[in-house]
Amino acid sequence: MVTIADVAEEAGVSISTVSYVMSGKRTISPTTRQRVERAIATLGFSPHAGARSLASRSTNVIGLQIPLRSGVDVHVVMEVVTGVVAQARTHGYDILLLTSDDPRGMERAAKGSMVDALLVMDIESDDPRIGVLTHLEQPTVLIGLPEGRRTMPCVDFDFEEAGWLAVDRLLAQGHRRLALIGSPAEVLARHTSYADRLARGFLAACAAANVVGSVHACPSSADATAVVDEVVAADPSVTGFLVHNESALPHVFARLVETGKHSSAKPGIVALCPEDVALSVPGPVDSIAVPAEAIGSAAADVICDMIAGGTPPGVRLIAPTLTVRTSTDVVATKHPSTTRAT
Amino acid sequence: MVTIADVAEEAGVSISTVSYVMSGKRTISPTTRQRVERAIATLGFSPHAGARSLASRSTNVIGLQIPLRSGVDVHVVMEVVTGVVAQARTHGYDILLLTSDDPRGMERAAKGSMVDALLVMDIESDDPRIGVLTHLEQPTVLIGLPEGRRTMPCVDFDFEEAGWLAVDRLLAQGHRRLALIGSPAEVLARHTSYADRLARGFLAACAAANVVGSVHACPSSADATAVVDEVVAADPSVTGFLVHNESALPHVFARLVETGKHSSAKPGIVALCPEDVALSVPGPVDSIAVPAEAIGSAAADVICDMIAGGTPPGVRLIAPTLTVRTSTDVVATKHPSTTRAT
DNA sequence: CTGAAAGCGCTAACAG
DNA sequence: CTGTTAGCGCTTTCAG
Repeated sequence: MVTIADVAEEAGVSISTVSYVMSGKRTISPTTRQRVERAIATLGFSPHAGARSLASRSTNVIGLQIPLRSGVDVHVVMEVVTGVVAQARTHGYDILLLTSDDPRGMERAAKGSMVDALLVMDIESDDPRIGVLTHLEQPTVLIGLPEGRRTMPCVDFDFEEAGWLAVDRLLAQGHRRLALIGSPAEVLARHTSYADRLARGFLAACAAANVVGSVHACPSSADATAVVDEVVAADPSVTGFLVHNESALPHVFARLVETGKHSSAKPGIVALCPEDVALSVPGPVDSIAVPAEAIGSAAADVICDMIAGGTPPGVRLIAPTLTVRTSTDVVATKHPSTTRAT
Repeated sequence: MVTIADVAEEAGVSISTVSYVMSGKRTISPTTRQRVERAIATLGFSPHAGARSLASRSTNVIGLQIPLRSGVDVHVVMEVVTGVVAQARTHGYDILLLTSDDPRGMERAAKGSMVDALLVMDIESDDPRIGVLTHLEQPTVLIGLPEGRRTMPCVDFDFEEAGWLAVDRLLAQGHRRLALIGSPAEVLARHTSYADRLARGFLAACAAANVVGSVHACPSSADATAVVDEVVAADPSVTGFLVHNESALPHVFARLVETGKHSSAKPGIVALCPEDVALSVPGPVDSIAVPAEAIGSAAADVICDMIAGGTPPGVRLIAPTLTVRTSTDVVATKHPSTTRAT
């Protein structure tokens, strides 16, 4: 292995000079800089990460806890991860993968000084992990939005506002009885933050408009068809559907087309999912995009800023946008009314 | 931060004793062991990973490169990752996430001694990364199977055999003209290892049985329907379909049901995908499971063994299993004939 | 503008 | 069975 001492010798300078060339923390004469850089290149030197973290007390690694639970939308998770990894790299950070299967993992990584900070996905409304995280030295950012006191920064999509926006659209289409076909029962049962907030926005918007709205768990499988049938059977006058379940969407879509509840001429669906998922359905659907990759990169930005000593930024929610489709072409996009406070 | 010296003092022993209690590398009297363990617990000590890696020249971290490219089946990726992470943890390893977006990442991680080994997914038949990997000090395992010389261990599902097995099944159902509805064009174009091998097995089996088989790229979207129509238009006598595209599967399924090419009574499809994907289709399909999680844990086992100094195990392919379904109940499973050599 | 040297926290000889 | 100590490779004072 080639060390900084080898480089120093090759360049005919001291070890500290090599170090300062790399960090840029003091001014170096152009000549020595060049010699050092050449030496680094010819020897193919890369500093030892462990030695560096020992001396500098920072690792340039961020721990990311991802959900590996049943019921999560795997596309969304992957896109968030993509956003986090890519953006963290632009700040010079790597990602240590931690999972919800291993709840102690974050503590391990933090207390072992493996990471400079933690990013936690799949937050529940009253998440037990938050207590643990508060006692760690490393800054933490949540991807999600728990209830109650916000003891740490949160980044997420504004699911609550998305609920309002979807209801707006369905009302504008003339629907007066609405149903939210949502996440699988297990996701709702553990009060996953996004599911709770979407339902809250949806129901509040329905109440505000004085229309009936109901919320239904939906499995991520072909059984989604049965859920649609049950909802319709229970109240045949339901005509407007907000669908928030990536795997169920094609089945719900198919069933609603079959039963004449959705068509190009008479759209009865607003889908809440990543853009590519909405486009993969065999026909046009209005949709509110879950900007999963953007959430990931925003979270990475926030946490890198905190590592750099920035002030914790509180809550940051990305606003939803509605995309209206009649054919596969986009007809219009609509942002939430700016008159209502977030 | 609490260090090993604090623990030693608290326990009234030397630093090295604490170290040896943790590593178990020499015998410790029960009494001192207890005192040390108590001290560790009361102080909440975790050894500093960087210091450890500096002194021991090992990190207990494995680098995992995952594909973030268009066209990959996101369920499969997630399941492989799940398997790798879970199994690596049982061996005491954490995972550093590297992505195909950052091709130099593996080299960075390796040369910076951030990882003890590398695991590489999404291998292409003639993969340019292999050259780089060969020159690294850390052991590497491929999840996939490149063509040509095997310069490093490979773990994968036996996609080639899966092609044979699918053809067996379709032939047994009486089909004589077969089509493989495969990965998106970009995946085929870059000669992703699994796609190449599946096509090879499929075509070889067709040739061996003297039946016509054709291979078709298929987008992961509703446009999959059009692909089915084109295949049928080009040769209306095609009746047996092997579908290897998780996102396209529901659409292909729907279209083949509509056109009467698939039903419970007359199955025309074999799906190659994770079990849960096959089950999410609205009706029974015969399927060959892609055991993605098992691939991940097998790969983790192999690489942990190599880190521990084990002999590189060459190629390890997991055999396919066919599951026949008529209702949602499983009717039978079939393994490949053991008479044919792998 | 550059060097020398003191650690960072841990492991693993070496020495009892 | 346990303690002492020399590094591991780097960052960062302190001293020129």
